[in-house]
Amino acid sequence: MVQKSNPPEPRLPPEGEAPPEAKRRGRPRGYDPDVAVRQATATFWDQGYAGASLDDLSAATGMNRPSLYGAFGDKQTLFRIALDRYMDESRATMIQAFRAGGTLREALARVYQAALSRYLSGDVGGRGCFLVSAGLGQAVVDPVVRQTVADGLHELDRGFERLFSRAYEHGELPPGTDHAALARVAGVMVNALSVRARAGETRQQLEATITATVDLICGPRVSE
Amino acid sequence: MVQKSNPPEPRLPPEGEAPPEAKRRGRPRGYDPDVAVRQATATFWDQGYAGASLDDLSAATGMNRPSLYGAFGDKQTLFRIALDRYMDESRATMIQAFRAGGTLREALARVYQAALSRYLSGDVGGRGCFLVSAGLGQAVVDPVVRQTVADGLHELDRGFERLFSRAYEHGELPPGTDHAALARVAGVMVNALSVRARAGETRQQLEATITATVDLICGPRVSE
DNA sequence: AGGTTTTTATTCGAAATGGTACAAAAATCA
DNA sequence: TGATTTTTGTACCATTTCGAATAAAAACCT
Repeated sequence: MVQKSNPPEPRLPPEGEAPPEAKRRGRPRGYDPDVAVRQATATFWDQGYAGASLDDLSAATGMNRPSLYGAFGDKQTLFRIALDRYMDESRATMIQAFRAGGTLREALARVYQAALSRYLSGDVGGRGCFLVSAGLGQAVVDPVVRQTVADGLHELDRGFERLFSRAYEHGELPPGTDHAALARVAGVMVNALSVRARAGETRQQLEATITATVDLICGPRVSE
Repeated sequence: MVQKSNPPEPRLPPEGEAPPEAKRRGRPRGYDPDVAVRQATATFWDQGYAGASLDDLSAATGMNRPSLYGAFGDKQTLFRIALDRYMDESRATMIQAFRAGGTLREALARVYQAALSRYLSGDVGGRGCFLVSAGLGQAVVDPVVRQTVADGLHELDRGFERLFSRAYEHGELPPGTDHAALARVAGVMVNALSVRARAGETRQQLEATITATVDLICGPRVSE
């Protein structure tokens, strides 16, 4: 019987989480799966799914195509892995920014700055948010990606909702304020930063936009 | 000497602007260049530059590949044409929305609604803004596209600047308001709508976001 | 050392892709 | 009608692309 040969199960962490230095059996890998995914992610990030050929990915990771396939499965699977990993990283830093306390103004600025420095990373200029720059393109074609991206945005929105809800309860917003509406505006603004970063705006411009947004939401900073 | 055979000059309007029914010489075209570009635009819009194959474009326009090439030049040229045409159309409706008068609140709502209905058009669900959804991907690779997209965003920003500047002068904003900062926030919010539309949010959700934004900028609507 | 296991490197192949050559088709002009 | 002009349709070509088959390489185990 002819096997249909589905994309192999990617098995990223050979075991555990920390350095699994437990003597692996065969020939040792010539690459670090973690950095390889990171490099593949960068390639997709810059060039998009369709724009990134397997040769591009191969060059970026230093792995040849059979190794790529063996390690991560086909291109679609690799993209999903890249997306998941991006989300994990992004979630981690965002949660930190949300939770670090301080005034609403401080928290907002922290969150925007965290997003921005991610969006401006990379050596081809601003890349924006992976979800937006690469994810939304592939979402049209891959339902898994579509769902993951939607979840990611929703998660972000929830973060802002909680932030504004707490701020409201702590009296940081005038009584009667529609804090849910404020949270929505604050949340989508992150996506706007992604677009503008990708469009080549400078950090200065983007930070001015952040300041303007924060001032609009929290009221302009009063000096002394 | 071997000719390098550059992409042919696309000659869209055979002459004039209105129906150029001036008896063309050879076999008549089997397509309308204007709707063909529109269909090609839709394909790029949904699938991006790299994701749209010439076969896709051929199917969408009903033209076979040689006709496509003869009429518009190579794929890159066709994309630039699609981008230019999108900008022209978009500019036209946006200028209308900006100029139609009324209060700042009304003008803002009109502009956002105009953008939104464009972003939600199409049969694959929300497509967002062509500049953002397709343009920014190709901008990495094609400097002409990069410049055009940057110009488009800048033009949008200018529209908001003028709107807010006028509103300020007419006393629609509290004295001392940093109307330039407000204009920047209002402008990038259009891009946020594009992202969220593409991510599959419903018209209701997006309109709620618009309302929240307008209320934040103009102050909540006072009933009677 | 010999066997086992896993990864790497070379190579291949089928399909898709962007682009083109060329003749047939469909109109006008003389 | 026949010549001319322009567009269309078929077929073709070179390259790229994704994926896989296969054997060599590099480690461990006994």
